[in-house]
Amino acid sequence: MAGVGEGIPGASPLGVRMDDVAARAQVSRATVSRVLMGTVPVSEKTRAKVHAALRELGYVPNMIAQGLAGGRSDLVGLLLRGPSNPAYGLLHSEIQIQAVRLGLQLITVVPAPMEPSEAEFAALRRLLGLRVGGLMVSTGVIRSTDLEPFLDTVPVVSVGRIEEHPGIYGVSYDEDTNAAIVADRVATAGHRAAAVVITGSELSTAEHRRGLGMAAHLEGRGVDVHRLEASTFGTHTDCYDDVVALSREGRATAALFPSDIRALGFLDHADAAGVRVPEDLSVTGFDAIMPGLNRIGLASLRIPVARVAERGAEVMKEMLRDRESVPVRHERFPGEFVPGRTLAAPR
Amino acid sequence: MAGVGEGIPGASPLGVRMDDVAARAQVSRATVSRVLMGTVPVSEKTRAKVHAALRELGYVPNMIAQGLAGGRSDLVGLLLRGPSNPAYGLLHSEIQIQAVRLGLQLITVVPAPMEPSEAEFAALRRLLGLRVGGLMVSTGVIRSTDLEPFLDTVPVVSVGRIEEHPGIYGVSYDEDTNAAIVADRVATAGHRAAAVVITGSELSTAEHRRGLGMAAHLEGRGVDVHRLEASTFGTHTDCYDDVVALSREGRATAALFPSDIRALGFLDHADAAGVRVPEDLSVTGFDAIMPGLNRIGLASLRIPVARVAERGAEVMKEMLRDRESVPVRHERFPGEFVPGRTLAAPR
DNA sequence: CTGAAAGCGCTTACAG
DNA sequence: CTGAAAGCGCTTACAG
Repeated sequence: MAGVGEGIPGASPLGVRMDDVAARAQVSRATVSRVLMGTVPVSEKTRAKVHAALRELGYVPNMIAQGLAGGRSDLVGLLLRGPSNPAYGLLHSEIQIQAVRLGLQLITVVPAPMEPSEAEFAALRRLLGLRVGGLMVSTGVIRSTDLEPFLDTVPVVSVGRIEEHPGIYGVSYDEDTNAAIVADRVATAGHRAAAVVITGSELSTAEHRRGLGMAAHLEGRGVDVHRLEASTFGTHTDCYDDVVALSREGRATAALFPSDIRALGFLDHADAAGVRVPEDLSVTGFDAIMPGLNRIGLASLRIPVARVAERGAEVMKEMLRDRESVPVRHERFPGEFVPGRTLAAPR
Repeated sequence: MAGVGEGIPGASPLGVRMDDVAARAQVSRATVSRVLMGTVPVSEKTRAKVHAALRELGYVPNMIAQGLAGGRSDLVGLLLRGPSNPAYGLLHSEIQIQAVRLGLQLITVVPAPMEPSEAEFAALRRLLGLRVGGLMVSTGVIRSTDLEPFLDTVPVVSVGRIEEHPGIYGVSYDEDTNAAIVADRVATAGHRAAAVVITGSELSTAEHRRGLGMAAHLEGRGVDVHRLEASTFGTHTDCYDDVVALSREGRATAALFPSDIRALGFLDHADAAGVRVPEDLSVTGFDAIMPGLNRIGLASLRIPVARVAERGAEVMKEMLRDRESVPVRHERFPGEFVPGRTLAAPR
């Protein structure tokens, strides 16, 4: 009655094989396959019979068998990073949206958040084991050299992560320019001494680079910079105390964080410690993708998530069509500064 | 030199088959398979030879072939909903984390955000086509009846969505209790007339239910309720104007939104319209999972995302081990109220 | 403990 | 336009 799976009472559609469909339609298995593939002309009459059988049995093609027989799947594997930063969640979503728009069949794998590079490698093998037709990598920690052995078999594009490998197409944020933009704003606001939080590169290459970039650029503008190493991923308090101390000692009038999450955590910490923002200390974040940021008033740098996701999916699609026609490049998209009341002139 | 793929110069590890490994180790293919599976005892000496060959050739097992031959994969399919609401992004992440912790191999598919139920059904077929060993459904829109034909073949647990189907295990938020909690707070604060935004059920069953629940509960406490239908998903302005109007006319002193996203959008709208929160109008949200919410001061209801994700993964794991031992239940976890300055007594 | 062989459910030349 | 048959890369009884 339901319109699905009514052909074989009690049997799940998942148990129906192509042979069952063929028998029902009174044609050969090859013909059913051809109707499904749509690559070879099939007579109208036959096709109708097959479609009827398909519907009656509620047939769900076994993609596993299709993949084995067909040699290669049209699935695109997407290797994502963990959930620590909302910016990745958004990128993830955007990539999915763009992929669907372009007709790519996406299969996603997210490594465990702990033991980063280990888990990512395992996730990579899982995807490769599925013999995906293409691979999009959007996680910051895995080494490009881990991808190397697979480059001549499967097209790889890394999205939203800093890619420097000459054999891997990269579409990402222009972290250097972005860092420079933030640094310029801070310097222009009149700050002459600033604390810059630099995330360890093993935790996030993007954040690491942002930190380095902001520090270097500030110094280029003659600002006195204190670099603070952030060891744990996500929110944490260790270097928050250092920032507070620098502020109290008058050795920093601004604190630059490599992500909004870290900056938000600090704002709470500052409240508790009695440090006023921006009167005592200006604060900037990075990412600017979370809803409600405007209400918090955090000055930040908005990364072009949608643009990067879109371009990444486009490149993947092109490579799938004709690998050779796509020379490897490293594209970088700059973001835009988002003003906020947490950044003001030093008093 | 690299330690990977050095065995066959120029050949990708993805081109290496089990037969290649067997030849190199001078054993049969069956033996290599046994070493890999680890289910049958293999002599220490043989195992060593196989492992050496495995490493030298950089062999990556073809999971497609494994799946076909083995009959069933140990992959668990996760069907997610689109990105419109950050609460789902977090749930998604948490499920992944818990799944990894329990040793489940997760494969995720996200339907296109447009044409909801259609896209979700396609995504479902993609997962089923992969013949996953289990299915976790975390998207609000797909009909349980669409899942029905597959229930006796593959265990299904729906996570974070309202599940009422007697054949599908459900682990979700206790939306009714949560709605009651929010309504109680609003009523207790002294409000006697409130606007409740109710999302269309075709957009989000969860939000729909929250809205209905809040409205009913308020009325139960004698509050005069104005129900406003929200038609588009995510942020939108149509019913915002209605809320503003109700406030100005003195017909509502509080507005209850079924998600923080909607509430945040309204706060901006209220600012622009000159409606003061909470002086003119109290506002509440729902979800309370985004970072920085405390700084915004939005009163909301925190849903127990981690707990639901954990429990969902646990149930899946149990069902995978022994389907029969797990009687279908519908578990619901209540959340907790998060106070904020947007909720105050009516003036 | 190990090997030869059948079979998983498809696709795709190869013949008609 | 259609069918019979080989083969995709594995796992797993079935015999030793």
